[in-house]
This record gives sequence, C-alpha cells and structure tokens, in this order.
Amino acid sequence: MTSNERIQLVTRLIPAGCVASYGQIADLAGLPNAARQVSKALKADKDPETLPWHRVINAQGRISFPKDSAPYRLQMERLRVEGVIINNGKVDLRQFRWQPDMATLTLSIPF
DNA sequence: GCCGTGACTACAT
DNA sequence: GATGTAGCCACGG
Repeated sequence: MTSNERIQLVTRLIPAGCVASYGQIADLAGLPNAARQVSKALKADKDPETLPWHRVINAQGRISFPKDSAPYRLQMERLRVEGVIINNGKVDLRQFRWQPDMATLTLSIPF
C-alpha cells in the first residue's frame, strides 16, 4: 500500500457534509507534514468518480483552486449540495471539519 | 540518487 | 486581510 493509496483511502472516509484539510488528511494517512503530497495523490487517483476530493480544502477553510476556475465552482457546488455552508468563499471549519473517531480509523486504515 | 514540483502550512510583516 | 518566506515531503523524470 503506497502513500498515495492511503491518502486516497482516508479521503474516501470523509462523510458527506464534512470537510478536512490537506494537512489533516496527511496526518491521518500517517504522513505528517505532507499536505502537498495530498494534492498530488488526489489528482493521481485512478477512479475520481468515487473520490470525494471536494471535501478536501486548505487549513484556512478555503478552496485551493483559482477563484472562478471550473474546478473551483464544481467543488463549491458539490459542498453546497451536501449542506456545507460557504461564506465569502470559506467554510466554517469549527462547524464542518471532519472529526474521525479512532474506531473508524483503526478499522479502515491498514498501516 | 539528485532535482523540480505542488489543489499546503505556519509564522511574520 | 493581504503578501512574503521558509519549511515540508512523496513522486516522477
């Protein structure tokens, strides 16, 4: 199991209506301080259709695509549909940040 | 094995 | 807030 696969696995665990930061995903995948690798892993995923990449945003609660770009709008739309409120282009992390329990992680992630 | 890259982050202006 | 800067690290060439 490669690092990329673990990142993708963790990402697929994020429930609808929640978001997680790149750094958070990296941590959960056992790769502290590898936030930048997360972006690459998501982009490299073999089956983007089943990957909730839109639930991954940066530590400021903002979408990391250029404002008004196609992927930016798509991500924002998907989050909105799932009930995630976006004010002035940013998500209230205190309200929507994913807080995985230990059971979920230990049962789902092969280390 | 070295080097450039990036959908990042934390901290300082 | 809006920049700038310096770490960060797995991956591909």
